[in-house]
Amino acid sequence: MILSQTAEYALRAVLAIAREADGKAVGAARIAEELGIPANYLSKTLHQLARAGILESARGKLGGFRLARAGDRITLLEVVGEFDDIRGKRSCLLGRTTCSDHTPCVAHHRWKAVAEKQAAFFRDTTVADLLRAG
Amino acid sequence: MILSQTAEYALRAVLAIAREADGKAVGAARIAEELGIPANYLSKTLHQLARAGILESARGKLGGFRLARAGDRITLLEVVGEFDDIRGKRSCLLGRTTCSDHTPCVAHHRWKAVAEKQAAFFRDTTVADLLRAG
DNA sequence: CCATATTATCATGGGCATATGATATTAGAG
DNA sequence: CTCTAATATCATATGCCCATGATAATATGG
Repeated sequence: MILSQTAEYALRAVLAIAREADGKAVGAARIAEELGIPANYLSKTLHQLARAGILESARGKLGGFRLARAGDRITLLEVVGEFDDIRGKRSCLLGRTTCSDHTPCVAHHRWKAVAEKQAAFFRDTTVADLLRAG
Repeated sequence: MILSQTAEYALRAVLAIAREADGKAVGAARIAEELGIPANYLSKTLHQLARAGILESARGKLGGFRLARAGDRITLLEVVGEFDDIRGKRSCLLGRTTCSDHTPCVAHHRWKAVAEKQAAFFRDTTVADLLRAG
């Protein structure tokens, strides 16, 4: 898996919430069932997304989760980055902490092109982009 | 980390062994110290690479590990794939088991280009390629 | 044969991601 | 005010990756 289980859950859940036509709040339980994700586990994940300012949460009846912003202003990096370290240590294939254009490891130049392509995908793709695609 | 700790150890160790000028066997202990990797742990990892036909091992005095083939005939996919699932489930960003051009998830088309680039890197880059680069 | 260096293997434990279960808190509806 | 549905939080379990330690098996050199 390229993403951790938790990050994958988060992304799928955000997409499901974003699909809600009128921005109505969606219950965590419904999303969990719809996506086949452990309900209690998803609950924590959604809460974390809310604290990160990606979702808004409301308690009580009629409560649930909704996007905190329009889908075209939420990048995949924001969602996934909350759980996985997309940038940072991911940079060097051989795990060196000091690996740059100036002090490259033997894989640096070849790997850089791939890593940059991947980073750009998460940085530039928005939730809305994916909804349009589906 | 893009690679598991074990796969990263394996790759770094294979590169170190490949650097040995005349294909002389290198002791696991020496590599472990040289790379700062737990010796006992690396031992098992190297053994696994030997069973996979990537390294050759010899016991006793003058024993150690050496490449089983020339470095330009060992791809990174062979080394890393022994420990991490590079292809397979890695294909779908959203974790679907059935995700293809015919039955795509919403991320499929955008993600495919990135994933293919990464797959090509591991498939087409050889140990010798990296040694030349360093 | 014996001593020694090295890989091969087994047994065990720690830590983290993942998951489950139970309870507390909050807010709407009648 | 009370009931209920939903999020928020705490406590606990589990499985795997990573790591450590100890022992067995094997081969070389004297």
